[in-house]
Amino acid sequence: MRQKDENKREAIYQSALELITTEGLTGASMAKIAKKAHVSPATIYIYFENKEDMLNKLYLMIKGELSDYIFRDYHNDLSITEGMKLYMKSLFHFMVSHPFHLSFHEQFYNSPVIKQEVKEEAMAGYTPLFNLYEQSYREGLVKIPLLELAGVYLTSPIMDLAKLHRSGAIEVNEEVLNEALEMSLRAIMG
Amino acid sequence: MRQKDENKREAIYQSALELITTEGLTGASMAKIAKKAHVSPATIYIYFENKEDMLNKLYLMIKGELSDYIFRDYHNDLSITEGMKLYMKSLFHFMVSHPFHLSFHEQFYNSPVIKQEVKEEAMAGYTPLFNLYEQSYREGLVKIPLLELAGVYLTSPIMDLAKLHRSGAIEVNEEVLNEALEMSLRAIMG
Amino acid sequence: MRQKDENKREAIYQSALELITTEGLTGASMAKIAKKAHVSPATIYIYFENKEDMLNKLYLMIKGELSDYIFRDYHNDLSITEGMKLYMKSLFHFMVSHPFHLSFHEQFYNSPVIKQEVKEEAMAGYTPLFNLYEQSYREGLVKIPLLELAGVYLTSPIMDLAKLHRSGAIEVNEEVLNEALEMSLRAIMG
Amino acid sequence: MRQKDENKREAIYQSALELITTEGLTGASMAKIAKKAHVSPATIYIYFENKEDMLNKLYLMIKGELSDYIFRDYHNDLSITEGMKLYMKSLFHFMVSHPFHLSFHEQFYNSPVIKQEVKEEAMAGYTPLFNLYEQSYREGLVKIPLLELAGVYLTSPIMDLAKLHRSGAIEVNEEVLNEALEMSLRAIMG
DNA sequence: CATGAATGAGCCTTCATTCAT
DNA sequence: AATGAATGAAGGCTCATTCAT
Repeated sequence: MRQKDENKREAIYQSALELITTEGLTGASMAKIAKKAHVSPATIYIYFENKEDMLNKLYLMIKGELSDYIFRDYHNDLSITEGMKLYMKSLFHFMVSHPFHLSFHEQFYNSPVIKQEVKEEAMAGYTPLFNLYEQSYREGLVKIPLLELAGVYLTSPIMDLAKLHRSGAIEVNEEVLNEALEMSLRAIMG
Repeated sequence: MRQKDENKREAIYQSALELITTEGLTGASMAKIAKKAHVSPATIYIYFENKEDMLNKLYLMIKGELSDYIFRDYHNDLSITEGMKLYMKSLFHFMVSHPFHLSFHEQFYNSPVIKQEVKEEAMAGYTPLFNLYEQSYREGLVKIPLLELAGVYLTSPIMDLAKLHRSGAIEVNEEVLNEALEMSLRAIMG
Repeated sequence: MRQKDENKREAIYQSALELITTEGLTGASMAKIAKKAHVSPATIYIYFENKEDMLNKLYLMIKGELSDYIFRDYHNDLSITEGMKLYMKSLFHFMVSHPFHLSFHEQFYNSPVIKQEVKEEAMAGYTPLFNLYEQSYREGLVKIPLLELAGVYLTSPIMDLAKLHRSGAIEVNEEVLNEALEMSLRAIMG
Repeated sequence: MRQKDENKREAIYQSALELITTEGLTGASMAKIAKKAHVSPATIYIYFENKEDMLNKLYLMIKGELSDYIFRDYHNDLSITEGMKLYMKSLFHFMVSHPFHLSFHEQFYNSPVIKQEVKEEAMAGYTPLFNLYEQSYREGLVKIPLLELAGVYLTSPIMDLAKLHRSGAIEVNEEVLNEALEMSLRAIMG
């Protein structure tokens, strides 16, 4: 018996990702994904239960790639300031250098297609950062007690800047990005 | 000759809005929208050219309602601080009290379905605020020269807080909201 | 009470005729016909019972115009040879100078849309010619007893030549036409 | 993997053919054709690109069956007289014994649905006859130099006689048919 | 495991026709 | 008489999924 071919799974992921970002969810039919991946439609159902399952797993994979990227240079000796800056910088550079991931993220972050539990599972990768933040709050280094509120100011503006950069509306160079980092830090640290 | 019935147009808008937010764009078929609006599918095509046209006009209407709401209490004597606070507060309360609009906005803000020109048309409602900001920058009252960057810190966190509130992840009461307003002001005003 | 406006009926006929010939029966919807005639779809139903009725009456009108044209120069002193030549020449020139009528005729001559009784009614205009032929047969001037068989050789080749001429496949000038007339006469008169 | 089932393709052809002849092009919807062929509408699109493609291929198939039939008994030793008679007789008998083909032919011979290139491709089957005719003209055996003109007198009257026979307007028995053959030969050979 | 064939349900849109003014 | 609004049915076609090899 042959084994499941990870190249095929990967080709399906990649084809789905590209089609969704170029043609939107509506234009990404299973038939088109299959054709782009040089695979039969039926083959997709060997690797995934159905379309919803495929999209959720794709979401998880992309979120995993993102957290891998962010934690590449992370280590436990980072100060809270360094940690937050590293997070924001990595998030921005990842999104700018992975336009498909950015598009996918914006289409699915609020989509009813992605199940709640999957979103939560994707959050698990960020535990070290959460721990660092809460430790820092107890030490009085940051001003905002509510983790989620701080998280919003670390994430939302960065994502939106990446989108603005991609669309060409403004050029977010290192200078602008650094200004944004300072703004977020100001917001959170007082 | 019968007159066009504006109640019908309104019913179509409302049905589309609700279906999109509950079932996503994919699930909001013209047939379902028609049925929910107690109207024939063919009738939709009297009011709109096609589905894309309907969605764009719906987008425009919703954006209009939002800017109407935001500028309800706006007047030209507001200070920049007051102006920014009013904008953020109105944005938050509108979104929290109009859950369909919030869902619609998050599904379409980055969707390729909405045409660029329509997005730009929707921005036109905010000119007074833009002018106030740029005037304030020239007077040294705000720190960030880039209007778009300031706009990001005024908008993105508020939208995301509204989503977090709706989802139940955190309860964004007046206290939390006020804290967020201060965070944004700190970010922008230094 | 207003009277039915013959200009409107005429405009409807003309629009239907043109649409059918340019876009085929499938493309000639009542809505398109109405728009082209600068009339409401509902107005068409004042002048005609339904689409089928309209098409049948259009068929009758066109056939009438054709027989009017053919019998313009007809008179009772014509010899059988002259009569047949006049018929064929008129048929050819009418079709070549009325391309819409030609197209319409070829689409509807064998269509199940046109009712049998209507086709028969349209034949009534040709009685003088039929009488002349049968009289001539009794006098031994023509060889073929079967009127329908003679009719076929007078009509089918001429219609097909008109189509070939219109399509540009061959140029049917007076010389070629005259040769065709002789061929038909040879066939019929021996 | 399943193989394409040629019985299905054949069933689709047959159903389309019958529906078109009984209900006309307008009445022959893809859904009706599918149902008559005991096949899903989607299946038709496995065998054909779209409706237009299906009709063109059906046209080609029918024209092929016709030329196969006509050239069944054809051989290179036939005289021009024999060749023309064989052609006309075969054409007539094929049409009379294949009423669906006759109906289809008359509806599509002049239809804009059939593409020019397809019509030309269908003509290719008759080359031997064309060659024979032109050879005979050079030998002085036939009087008409224009191949298309001769072709018209060999084809149009026969087709129309088949239609008259089918409709019951006249009974075209062997005697009548033979008379027609003589008429066409007289027309062409002088 | 892998496939192309096959499918019923559903897609968006337009149809011929009628309604209400 | 004339109209634009309104409609249920149907149009061609594609969908996510399963079948049979």
